[in-house]
Amino acid sequence: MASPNVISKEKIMVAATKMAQDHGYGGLNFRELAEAVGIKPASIYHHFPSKADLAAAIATKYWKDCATDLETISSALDPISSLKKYPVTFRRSLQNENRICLASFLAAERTDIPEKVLIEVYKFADVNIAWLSKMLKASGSEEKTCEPRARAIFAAIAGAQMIARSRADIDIFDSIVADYQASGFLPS
Amino acid sequence: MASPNVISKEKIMVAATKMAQDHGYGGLNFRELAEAVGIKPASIYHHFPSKADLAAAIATKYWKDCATDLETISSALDPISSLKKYPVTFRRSLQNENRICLASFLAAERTDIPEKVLIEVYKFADVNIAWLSKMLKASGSEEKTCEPRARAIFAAIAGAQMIARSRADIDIFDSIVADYQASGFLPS
DNA sequence: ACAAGTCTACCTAACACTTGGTAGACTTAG
DNA sequence: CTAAGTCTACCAAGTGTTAGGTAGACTTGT
Repeated sequence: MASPNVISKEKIMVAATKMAQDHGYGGLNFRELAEAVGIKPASIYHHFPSKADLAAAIATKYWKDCATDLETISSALDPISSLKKYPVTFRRSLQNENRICLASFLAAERTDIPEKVLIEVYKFADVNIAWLSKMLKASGSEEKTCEPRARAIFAAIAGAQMIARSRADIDIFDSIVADYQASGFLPS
Repeated sequence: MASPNVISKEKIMVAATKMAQDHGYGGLNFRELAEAVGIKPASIYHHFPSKADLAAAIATKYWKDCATDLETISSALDPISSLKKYPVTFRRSLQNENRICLASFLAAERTDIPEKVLIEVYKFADVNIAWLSKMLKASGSEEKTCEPRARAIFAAIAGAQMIARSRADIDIFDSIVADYQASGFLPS
């Protein structure tokens, strides 16, 4: 049996993730995607049975990669330092050609996205909130307040990323995060 | 001169605003819009020269209505009470069939939206931040911190709205806002 | 007063184009 | 040879938009 070519499949996923972070599910189209990868649109169907499946696949990889990143942070640093570093994961998307996280597009497109994609993008939020909650608890917060606070931090950082992206200005993200810290909402 | 029928034009704008808040600029299409209004797609061109112009028109009305709402609040209440009431304006969109503010879609679709629409949606953010800044200053905050804090509050509330919408659960919005208040980030 | 002209508001029908998706043939490496 | 991987060549459905026409209400000159 011929060894499967994993290169194209991966190239498709990388390019599709970028496109989805820049234009959303609706803006993700096979012609531009194929061009970015260097193949013809029809060839994508050899690797993914449908657009929905492709999107679900990149969404899955997305939250799994995120989980790994967060684990890397919290296994190297104490809880408070980890929390301080949390905004960096969102900052990276902006640095990477002003893109935003898939979860933000979810809010915008939720009524127009296939369910199997929606489910995977939910998990991104779940992973983030669970990690934040764990860090808060480990840093001595009252157990009851951890999950609500985690959700609030997630919302606030996602909002900051959104506003910064809308102006294509990463300084706005930094400024907002700095204010969250100055107000004591985030540890500084 | 025959008196212009302002009813259809207004019906188009109301329906288009709802559609844009639910599906974004890309998801706003003339067939569904015309059906919602009760006319044929081509007839929309009698009132608006293009989709971009229609979108710009509703975006303009959007930030002007918002400015009026905020003025109503701050002229009836003291600055601190006004700030406390601020989240309500965002809550209304969620109550209205889980829609979000146009500015949030802007972040998602910014690279795919006509410039004339983009400009108008920017003004929505400007109006909000200017009002928040004014309230903060009037309530005794240091002048230098007002605008950064105003932007942070705007981002945080928009983020809360986004996360709540993604789950179609208005309780999440309330919970996040409550946490912003509990942490002292928002006045309570 | 009344016909001629003008304007509003909408229609039907088609336009050029883009979308996701399919069928089947070709190429190439093991 | 065989299967993976890619191709060419389509298609049906949907997009914003345009052209040209119609019914009826208003305005105007005589």
